[in-house]
Amino acid sequence: MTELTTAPSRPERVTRRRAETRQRLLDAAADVFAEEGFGRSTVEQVCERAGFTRGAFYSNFTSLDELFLAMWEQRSARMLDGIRAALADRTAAPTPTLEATVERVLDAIPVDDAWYRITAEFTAHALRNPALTRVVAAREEAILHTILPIVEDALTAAGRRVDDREALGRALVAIHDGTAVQVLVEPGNDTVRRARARLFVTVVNSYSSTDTDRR
Amino acid sequence: MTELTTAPSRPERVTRRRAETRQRLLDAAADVFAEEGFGRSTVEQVCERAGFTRGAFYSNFTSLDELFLAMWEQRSARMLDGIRAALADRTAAPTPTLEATVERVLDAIPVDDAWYRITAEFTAHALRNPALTRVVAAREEAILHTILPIVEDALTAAGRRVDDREALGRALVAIHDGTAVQVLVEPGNDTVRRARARLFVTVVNSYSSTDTDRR
DNA sequence: TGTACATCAGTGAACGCGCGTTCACTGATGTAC
DNA sequence: TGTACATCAGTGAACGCGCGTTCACTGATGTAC
Repeated sequence: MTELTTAPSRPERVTRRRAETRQRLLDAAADVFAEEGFGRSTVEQVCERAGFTRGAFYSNFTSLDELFLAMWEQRSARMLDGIRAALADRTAAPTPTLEATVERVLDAIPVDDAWYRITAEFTAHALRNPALTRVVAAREEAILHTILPIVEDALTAAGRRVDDREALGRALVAIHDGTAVQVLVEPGNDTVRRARARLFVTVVNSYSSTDTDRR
Repeated sequence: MTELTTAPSRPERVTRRRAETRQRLLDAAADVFAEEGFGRSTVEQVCERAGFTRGAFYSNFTSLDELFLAMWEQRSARMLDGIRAALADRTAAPTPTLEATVERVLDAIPVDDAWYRITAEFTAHALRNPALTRVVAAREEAILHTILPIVEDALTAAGRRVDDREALGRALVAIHDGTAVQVLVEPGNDTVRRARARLFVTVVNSYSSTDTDRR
């Protein structure tokens, strides 16, 4: 997210154009990678899409790998912000049912074809490199920290309590990843979407107990 | 699996060498794709790995895409056979617990780094092409048909019954896919493996009911 | 606010390599008798 | 079983294109006065 360069007292000189160019390259990369696949994408394609010559690319990045990582981190962060924003508004219902909360969370998480392709390839790519693997793991954790509190609130309102936060967290992420593919593979199929919600509710219930259970 | 050519009365002439060459190319492709990623792999790399010149490739396949599909189908089928074989031997215990059955099924399903990368990229790739998307969907269904009977047997032995086979099937596939990544991202972590088994058991239980429930 | 100057960001041409793709050819593999 | 012949499978050289990467350059953007 933040740049890793040593921070000067004032922002560096001639920064506006640079930032715009960089951003246009990042956006072009997302499009091209989604369409062609990361491995099939070329510096030339990304630059053409962004409306630059290849020199501009080398003035901003050292390799496609670096661009891929930067783009993925930016988009991931943006997606998380979106989810947070969508979930921040808790005025929806005073004591929502668990079902309603799950629906709300699922609506806030976009299941998007292009982004799925990018993330799937990034994960596969990351598994070849320990540093990148940690980046993926950290992102999963961040997703958890965003979603868990909301789910816990809903459980509390329903008089239930989470037994093992970590286990529930892992389970939710796994279910999200696994069902997202299914939704994409059968786009029109509403049964799949409903099965997804049901699975979430089931697991949240199984990984929590009523206060009376605990006596 | 089976060739789509019109079947001649006898097998075609000079078939032995051809089949071996083809197989060596398929095996080399699996290695190279796993190491480099599908998109980054070249005809040259695959041929070098297999010990052939590029001409041999064009004598057997028309494109890397075709080779990728053929390799993926062969490996998928082989993996399914392996699972079937491992599960066929039901002498293990007369009335196994559900937990034991889940453990057995999970042990039979290899969670393998290289294969995960290949499948993740294939799925991403397939989502760009309706025909390939159907191939992926069909494979998921085949996995289901292999696993569900075993799970149902164990449930029956435990005096339980599946309410909705399709829903349970989808849930199991989703959980498998989702947790497989987690196992790979944190290879040493045994908590992850156990969480995986627990999630399976939980879901199987939630999607079935005891015979007394039904009265 | 205006001008002269310094520095930076992106241009576009150039180079060369790796690889996809083709094809005439040779040695391997099968068939017929 | 052996030999002559036909066909097939893989070889290896050749061609050319696309692209990665570099770099001298120019016009854009900022600074100083």
